[in-house]
Amino acid sequence: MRMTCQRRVILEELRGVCTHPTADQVYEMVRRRLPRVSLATVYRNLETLSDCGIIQKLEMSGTQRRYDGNPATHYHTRCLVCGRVADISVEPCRLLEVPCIDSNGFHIRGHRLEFIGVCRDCREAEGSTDRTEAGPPCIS
Amino acid sequence: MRMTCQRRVILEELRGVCTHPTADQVYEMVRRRLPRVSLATVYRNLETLSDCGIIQKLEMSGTQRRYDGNPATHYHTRCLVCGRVADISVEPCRLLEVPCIDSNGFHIRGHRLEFIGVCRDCREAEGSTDRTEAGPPCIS
DNA sequence: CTCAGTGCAAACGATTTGCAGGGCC
DNA sequence: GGCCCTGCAAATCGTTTGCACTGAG
Repeated sequence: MRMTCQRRVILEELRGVCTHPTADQVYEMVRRRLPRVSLATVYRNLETLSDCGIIQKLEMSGTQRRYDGNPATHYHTRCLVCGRVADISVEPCRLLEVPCIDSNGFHIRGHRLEFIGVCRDCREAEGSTDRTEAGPPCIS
Repeated sequence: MRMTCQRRVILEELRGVCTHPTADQVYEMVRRRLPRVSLATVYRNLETLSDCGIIQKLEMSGTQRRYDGNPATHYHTRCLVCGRVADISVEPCRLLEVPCIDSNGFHIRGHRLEFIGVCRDCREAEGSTDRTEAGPPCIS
C-alpha cells in the first residue's frame, strides 16, 4: 500500500478527531488541506485503510457509515436525535466472541453491539422546550 | 390505520417466513398474490407496520434493510458469506437496557446487538479445507 | 363521502465504478 | 518505469417522494 499524500492526510485528520465522522465529513476536513481531493478518493482510502485494519468502519442502524481512527475493539453510543456517535466505556464482551455453533447451524465469529441513547445537548434542547420542565414532582 | 388488501397480504407473507426478507423479497412474495402491487407500497407498508410495532425493521451492518414478522425483542445472526439472517436464542440483555447516563453524557435507552457468523450451507460450500473442529462454549 | 392508501415514475442520497492521466516506490 | 492511485463524471442501488387516482370505513 502506497502512502500517498491523500491517504496520509485522511488518516491524520481522522486520528485528530473523536467524532467518528462520515465520509463526507472526512472529505470536508481533508479538503481544507487538499482542495483538489475528490470524494471518491476519500471513500476509496477509507475503504483501503479499514481493510488493512488501520482504521475502523462503523456500520450500524441503517444510517450513514462512520469511521473511527481507533482500530481497537470498543463499543459506541449513538444519539437517536442528532446521530452523534461517541465511544462508551463498556468492556468488549469476549464471551460473545468465542467461536461456537448456534442452534441454527451458524458458526459464530463475532458480534456487533451499539448503544442507543440521547446525548447531553439533545436532552437539554428537548428538555427546555417541553413537558419535563413544567411537571410537578411525581408521586406515582 | 386502514387494513387494506396490500397491507394484509404483506403482513401475512412476512409472518409466513422465518428468513427476515428484504423489501424487494417481500415485494416478490406479495407480487405472486397481487401482481399489480408496487414496490413503493411495500416500502410504505413495511414502514407503517414497523412504526406501529406490528413487525420489526432490522437495520444491520451496512447492508440492505430486512424485516421480521416477529415484533418481540430477540437477536439475530448474519452470515458474512451469503448475508442470510436467522434468529439466535440468546436472552436479551436487559441489564444493558436499564436507562443510565454514560461517561460522555449520553442517556442510554437501549442497544442493538447482532452476531456475525457463517451459516451451515456456506461452511459446507467453502468448507473442506478449513476448521471443522467443534467450538467450545456454545451461546445458544 | 372522505381521506388514507395506492401505482407509477421520477427524485434522492450514499456509495461505487470506468476511465484517462499522474506520481509513488 | 510500472502500476497503484487519483480526479472527474456518470452509474448504481436501495429507498423515498410527488402526484393524480382509488377504495376502505
